[in-house]
Amino acid sequence: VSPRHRPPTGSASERPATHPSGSGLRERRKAQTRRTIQEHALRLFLSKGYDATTVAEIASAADVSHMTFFRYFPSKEAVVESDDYDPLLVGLIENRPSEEGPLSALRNAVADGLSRIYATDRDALLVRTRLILHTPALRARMGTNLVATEDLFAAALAARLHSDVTLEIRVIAAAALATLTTALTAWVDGDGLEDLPSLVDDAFDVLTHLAAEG
Amino acid sequence: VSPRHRPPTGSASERPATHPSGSGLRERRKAQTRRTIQEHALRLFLSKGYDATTVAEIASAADVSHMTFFRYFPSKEAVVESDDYDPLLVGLIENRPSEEGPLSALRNAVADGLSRIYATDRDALLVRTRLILHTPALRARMGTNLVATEDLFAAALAARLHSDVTLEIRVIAAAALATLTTALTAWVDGDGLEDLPSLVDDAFDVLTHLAAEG
Amino acid sequence: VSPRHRPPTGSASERPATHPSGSGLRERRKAQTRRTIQEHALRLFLSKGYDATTVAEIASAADVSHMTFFRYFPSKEAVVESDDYDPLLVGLIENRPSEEGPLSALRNAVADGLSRIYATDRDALLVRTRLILHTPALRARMGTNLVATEDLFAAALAARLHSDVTLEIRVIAAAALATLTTALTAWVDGDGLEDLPSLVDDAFDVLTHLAAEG
Amino acid sequence: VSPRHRPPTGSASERPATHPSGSGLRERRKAQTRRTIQEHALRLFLSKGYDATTVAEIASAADVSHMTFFRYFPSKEAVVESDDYDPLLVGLIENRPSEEGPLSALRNAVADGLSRIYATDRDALLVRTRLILHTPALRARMGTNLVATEDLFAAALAARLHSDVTLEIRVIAAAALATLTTALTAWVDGDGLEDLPSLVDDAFDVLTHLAAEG
DNA sequence: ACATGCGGGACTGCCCGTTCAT
DNA sequence: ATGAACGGGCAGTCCCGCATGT
Repeated sequence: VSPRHRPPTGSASERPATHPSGSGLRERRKAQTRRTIQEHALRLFLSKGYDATTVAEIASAADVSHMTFFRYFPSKEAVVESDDYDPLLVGLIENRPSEEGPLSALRNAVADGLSRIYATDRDALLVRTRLILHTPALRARMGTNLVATEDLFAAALAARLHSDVTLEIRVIAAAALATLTTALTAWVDGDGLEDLPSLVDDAFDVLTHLAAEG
Repeated sequence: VSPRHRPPTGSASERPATHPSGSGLRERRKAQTRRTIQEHALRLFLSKGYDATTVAEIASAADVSHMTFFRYFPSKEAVVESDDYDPLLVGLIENRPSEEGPLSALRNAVADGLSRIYATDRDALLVRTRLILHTPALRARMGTNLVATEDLFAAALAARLHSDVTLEIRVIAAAALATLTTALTAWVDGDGLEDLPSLVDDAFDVLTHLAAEG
Repeated sequence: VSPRHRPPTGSASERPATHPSGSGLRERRKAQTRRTIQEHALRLFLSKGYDATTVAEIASAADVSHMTFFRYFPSKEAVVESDDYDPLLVGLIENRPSEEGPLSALRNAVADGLSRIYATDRDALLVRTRLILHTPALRARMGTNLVATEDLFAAALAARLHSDVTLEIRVIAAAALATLTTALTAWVDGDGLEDLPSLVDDAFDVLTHLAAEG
Repeated sequence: VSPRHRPPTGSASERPATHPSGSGLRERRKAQTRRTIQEHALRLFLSKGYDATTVAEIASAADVSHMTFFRYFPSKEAVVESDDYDPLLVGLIENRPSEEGPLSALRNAVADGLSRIYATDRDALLVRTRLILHTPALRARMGTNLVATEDLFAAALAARLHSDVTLEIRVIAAAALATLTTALTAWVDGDGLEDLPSLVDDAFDVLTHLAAEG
């Protein structure tokens, strides 16, 4: 969650409007390079540890120059943190039926988005989350990233309600994100043996029943 | 919230067994020194900025040696992060009447603890929170500290229920802490003009009514 | 011992379902490529030294691209460390007759596996072990790899006993692996002139008679 | 286990023979400085993580210069690895009654030495061991350090037997050290809640009964 | 007075991240 | 878009001037 760097897809003005995103040969090559770099990086982090792996090694493994690495990722940390989940989730939140309350919309959007991610990127998600939780340098940045994601969620909820970002909306976004993070933490603590969507579902059950339980 | 450093309370052998912790002259002097250092540090941070203030300046302002500073705080960051709120809150959580549910216990303990803190340390709390939120080096450490506090809250709730730390307990602790943090952030963003206990109360109202709002 | 990288066996969709793993033409070609790269790498390491040999040289000697090298090995170190002995040994341990005690099963599995390896890969094993013991960058990684192998051994023993991984099982696995490593070290120190299976046998004799010797 | 750096106590030849080690004011001050540096370093490693802590911070916390740090410890890693246990244990091994077999002598010496260490340095030992096992940079060096300790143990056993260092002696030393390491690992995995001497005792019980269990 | 440890500043080498020229 | 060169930070080293215990 929370990518802070738009990869070189060409700025919106250059991209011919006739082609949907990801069609051009160049774009596909770039996405491929990006994936290649990330895969090699995660494999090396897993094998040697995050700090012990240098950017030069990653670049050499992915057969690109030191510089090209930084063209695709603004920092070494970003290669672990980077995903495209935030815009996906924001889109899902905004497209939820308008009769759903804020928390239901958030929960359903997260469940929906996560099931897609889980189906295709399960292993990468596990490795990345484990690294983020176990590496001091990354865990430190997590706080900042979560705040950014929280702001996005709050803004998406406010848009649904045609409202400003109130304290109420911020609390809902913060609580939901804390719930999601708790489920993710439990998942990696169990070495990924449990089913993440179920954990997330259980966690949100707790949240939605808070009033009753008191 | 979340001190990670036990100040020099004197080893068990020095402490007179007849007096409960905190009574002896030595202990009071040490607590006084600690407070003095922290006050001077916050004053200097406020006037010169965090990064521009060196440990040597703080020590000389508090009229102690560089070494004594580090006997009370493990690092320059700790002087801002360190407070005794965690044990206070944990104690309040555990002493809530046993018929209260986990969230009610947490909310009431936080409201109670915060009203005490607010009455005596309002200005220091505002300065410290503002520094933590606005100083990169401190904001980075915030994530780790929040996780530690969350674990303490979860453990306190588990103790109340004579239970292990389950996913449910962790979700409640995480959501409550996220709620508290949201209120604190709103308070600082409003420059401390609003009433913090009211903000916290409003925020917890949102959390406890989540099921209804959906 | 202890490969940490699954070579490209082809994704599930490419592999013809009719053939068990290892039979298809593609798989055989890939295993062949992998072996070719490793052989050229070891030859170059032996003649020029590990550090003085670059990945580019290995790739060009094996007549593959730089990128292909990293598709088969995650790093330059892995080309020395990587072998398929761990799964072989784990399989042998689990298939030992169930009346054998843990240490006997381990010892017999190791003796069996090693005699096969020794018959076909003796020279490569000698070169690789010598490199690992004499190259600082590789010796450093040895510790981590041994821990991983130890965990696999312990898990295999636990599976045989339908038990959890207890302290007892871990001690047996650790002691057996230390014994094996000692024999390997003695073998390399004697420049491979002595017979490795005999050394291993002698070493395990010492281990199994520890109670008597006191 | 396994210190590699003698702090500046003055070499044995320079030190006036009339004074027992540690008598002069200078020596005591140096030992004190060394302890101070180590304590601050461990506290900072615990609070911020090993890699995120710089030598400059440690030095500043201990109120010494960057340079003085390196006078006392040859590297940042050494401040975690360094202890005086190896000579202690070697001495205990050599002074065991000569009728004890090699393994009994090793086991009793380790149990004896460990109980002393445990009584006075339990917390530091826990922190240091945890750091070594959980920090890639330190875990990597562990292998090398263990080999060095193993050689010392083997040499001490050989001296007791007025023998050369044979394969048998090396196997015994390696197995005993693997056993000790397994107990230490189990100890930190349990967060230090169990009793280390008991764990070590249990682990050696397994080792001495290997022949019977087979 | 002498020896020795300590601090300051500068230097190497490695690594992250950026800029510039092509 | 790539390569080469650069700035900044950190680990680790060296030399020299200074203070302190013996």
